[in-house]
Amino acid sequence: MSDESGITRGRATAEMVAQRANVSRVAVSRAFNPHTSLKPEKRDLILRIAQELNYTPDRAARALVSGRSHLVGVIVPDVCSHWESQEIDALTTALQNEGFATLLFKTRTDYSMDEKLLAYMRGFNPDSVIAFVENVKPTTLARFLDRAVPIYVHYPYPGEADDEEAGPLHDRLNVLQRAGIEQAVALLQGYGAQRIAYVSGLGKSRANTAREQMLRTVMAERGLPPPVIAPSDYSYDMAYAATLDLFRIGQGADAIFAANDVGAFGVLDALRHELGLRVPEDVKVVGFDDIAQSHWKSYNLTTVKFDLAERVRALVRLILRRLNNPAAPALQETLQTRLVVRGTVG
Amino acid sequence: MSDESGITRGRATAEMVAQRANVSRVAVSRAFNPHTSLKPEKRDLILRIAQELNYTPDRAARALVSGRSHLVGVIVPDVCSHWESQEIDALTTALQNEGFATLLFKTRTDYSMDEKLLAYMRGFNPDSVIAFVENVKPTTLARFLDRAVPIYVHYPYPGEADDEEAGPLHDRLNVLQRAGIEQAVALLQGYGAQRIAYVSGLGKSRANTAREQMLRTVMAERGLPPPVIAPSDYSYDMAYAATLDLFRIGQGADAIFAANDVGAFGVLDALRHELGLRVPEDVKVVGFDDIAQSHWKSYNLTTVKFDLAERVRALVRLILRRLNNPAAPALQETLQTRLVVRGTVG
DNA sequence: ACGGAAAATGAAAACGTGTTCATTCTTTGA
DNA sequence: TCAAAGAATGAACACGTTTTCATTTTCCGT
Repeated sequence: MSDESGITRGRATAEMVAQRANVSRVAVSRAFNPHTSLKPEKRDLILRIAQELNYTPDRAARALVSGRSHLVGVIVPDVCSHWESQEIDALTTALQNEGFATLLFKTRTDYSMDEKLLAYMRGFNPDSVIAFVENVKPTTLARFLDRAVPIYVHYPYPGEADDEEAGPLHDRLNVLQRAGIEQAVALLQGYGAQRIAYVSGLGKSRANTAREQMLRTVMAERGLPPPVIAPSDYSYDMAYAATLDLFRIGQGADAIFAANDVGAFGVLDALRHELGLRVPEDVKVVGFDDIAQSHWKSYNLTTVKFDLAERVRALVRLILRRLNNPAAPALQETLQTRLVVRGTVG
Repeated sequence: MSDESGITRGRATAEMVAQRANVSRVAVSRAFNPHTSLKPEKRDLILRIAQELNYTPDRAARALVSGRSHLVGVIVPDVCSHWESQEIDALTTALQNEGFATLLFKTRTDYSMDEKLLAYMRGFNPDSVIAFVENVKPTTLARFLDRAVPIYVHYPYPGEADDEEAGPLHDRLNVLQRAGIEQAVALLQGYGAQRIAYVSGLGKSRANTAREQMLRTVMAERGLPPPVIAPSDYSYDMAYAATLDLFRIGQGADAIFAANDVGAFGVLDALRHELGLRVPEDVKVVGFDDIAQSHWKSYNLTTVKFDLAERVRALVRLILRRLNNPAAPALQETLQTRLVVRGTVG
């Protein structure tokens, strides 16, 4: 009752709202938490006054007592990689709709995990963590996260998805690459391709090795000779250089699989602008991801598509289900792939 | 002394560390805060035991009492826009080095500001906020941030930067576009370009209108007719369509300025793959930003460069200076632009 | 009108830390 | 050797919320 001027310096607190509404401070807390019993008209009054005073519950205080920070940590080596940035974008939107905020952390770009970063991140107390970093065992991650449960994006090797084993130990999203790769190889073979090269991603990355093995397996099944491996690291520049090597030092190829779309762009530019080859007449090219840039006219890339929206939905489902039931057995989601046919095979 | 097994469920607390080290809880707090008086050997002991117990101070609790969340909010319409993603990447790295974490929020893509989002974000108590959203008055932003001070990226209109006026009201980064645009126009004019078109960014955006006005001013100063405006929205697809309109419905042009690099890619692809024109022989093209993709062989774009690293350093400087002295008068930083010459003008 | 169940309410405790303040220990200078 | 200054220390408080628990009020069926 002391200060009638609406302007109070600093942030409004539940106490102020309570005082103004002639209710207890607890009632204010209840007004902001849906599943509590509070007379509707009282709740309305409180919410109205809260809006007047520009009050929102302090999430730090809330986190302290409820054990929920409503923060989701995202660890990523390169925010500006095309696929990553598109996934972060969709993920942030989806999480925001569920009342969570995205906490971004950058780690070394060699796809290894930094224990110092993990300890640092843990200080912020995320409810959950999504790691784009590969080759980090979930158990390592878990050691640094008390309440948070890490979510693992898993790329099964050929055959691995078939045997159910004892079930996974950690929540994970299984990305099944076989379908898309089979379609791509069938298409290439249909156009008469025989010598297929693979411009790889970063050698140590699980996504890459699983991709390469799956390609090798599928090609063997269809009676094709094993692919020539051109080592690269997912980047445009390395893929560009690897393609030059493949044709100038190596034996060349009549079709090239790139480990990701950006790499495929490098392959295309090297073929067309440096080697003077035509795509798809002389060499056919297939990418991985189907990022937004792949339909651009200069590339118009045929590629194995991961459905981004579907993937994000699956991740968010995993997070929410785990948070609702921390003691549940390991959860699992599955994501399929398929070929998107554009102009670089034909 | 009760539990000798190192495994205690849940998170370690300062109390546990204190007990194990035979010191008071306050000492533990001091061990983690550099500028407090604590016997060195005691500090070492505490830090060692903390590491053993995997202890880190809880930032939520710390924020509650110290008023510093060590969170920096970043509001962005599109994480996956090329420039934005590259800036977020660099910003996250720089902030991380200073002990801050990046809190990502996505707003509507029409570059307007959503009050509900602001209220939502405020709940997380960021120490500072960087808004990529344009056309939001800093005062509006400030109303929703108690402790946090918004940082405004400002694109002065022609002449505006010259008069010092009474100084700015809010912390801001001034991006001076004149130098780069002057170099670009001079180069185009040197190659004989007369009819210059501008494929715009999103009409309402301040960056875009300032860019357009600056181009108009510079061209007038050099005796060129005013540019033809082809309305677009920073996207590849719209720039592509706008270019087709320009040549099929409009009068065409012998040089095109695109409001950003991605737009310039759309322009290039439309010219080459749909209109059958050669670049730079028939039409010259200049972009804005100098994103990483601009040196790719398919585009090899001549463009006005904003120095990303410099820009991020300036932003971080602004944040830290403001946090160190909340009462300081409005701070200001300045960023220059310059032309990067590649293959689309010549 | 009555008893019992359900809903509504507020006081007090809890969350894990930084900060203030008074006290104790150590060092310094003459 | 002594006083004074400075460093080191811990008890108590503060931060803003949710949760627990006991109490009061309201509602319902008989």
